[in-house]
Amino acid sequence: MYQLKYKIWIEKNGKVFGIGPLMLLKGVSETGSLSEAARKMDMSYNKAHNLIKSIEKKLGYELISSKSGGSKGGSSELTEKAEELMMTYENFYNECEENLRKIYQKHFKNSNI
Amino acid sequence: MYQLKYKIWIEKNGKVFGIGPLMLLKGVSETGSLSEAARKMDMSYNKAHNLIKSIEKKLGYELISSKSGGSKGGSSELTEKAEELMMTYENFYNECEENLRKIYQKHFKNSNI
DNA sequence: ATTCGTTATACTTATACTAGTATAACGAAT
DNA sequence: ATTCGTTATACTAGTATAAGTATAACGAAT
Repeated sequence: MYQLKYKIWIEKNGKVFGIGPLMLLKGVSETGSLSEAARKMDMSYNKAHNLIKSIEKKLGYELISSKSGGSKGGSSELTEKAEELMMTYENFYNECEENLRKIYQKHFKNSNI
Repeated sequence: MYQLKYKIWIEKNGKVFGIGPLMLLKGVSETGSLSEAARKMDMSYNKAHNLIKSIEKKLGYELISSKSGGSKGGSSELTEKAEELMMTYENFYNECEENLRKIYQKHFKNSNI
């Protein structure tokens, strides 16, 4: 049988936010560390860092405020704007998922094409 | 402001059908020629041909029946199954588009994040 | 001053995908 | 038999993206 697949993201000066960045930011929120957030989702630190920086550039504001050094090496936390964006996108994305699944069922459920 | 972007496709032994193949098959239907259909959408013939062949392989049935030679060089036309698949996917895709647009509006309309 | 894990950045290498080139078979029309 | 535009297939080159490597700065804690 078939399998539904999709990608949904928003653009602003190019691709700017999607489910990947959302997950990464969630990890930062939970761990307080960009490095650990990246590790948790099996992403290299440099990739995570470049991702965040490129998004911040396109958005025109910062998503995380980081400090390096200190006993724990450093830390990162989300900005208020990041939290707003995450919430908006997550609600949007969840609703999209739900609807796409329904529509897919409707059209492909009993199809043996 | 943001811009919504998405890709929706179905898989079966890997990516198998999406808006691109649909457009190409529509072109074949209209022109009676895979070559002309490809040209119309600025796609090279070999790419179009490989695309159709790889999809047919994954699906396990043929999408176009082609003959080469003859005064017009050759021709291609859609199989019945191709037309069924196209119709199913197109209806599905249109409904997805409509819904995604609405959901996007709902969440991002008055957002200045 | 040394240690530590993080942040930060630059640079190189792989990989996947896209696009392009080349060549042959086909067969009705002339 | 030659022509023509198509179908058909193989092979090469390019390009964009991802992944990997390397190195430095940071600064509280010891």
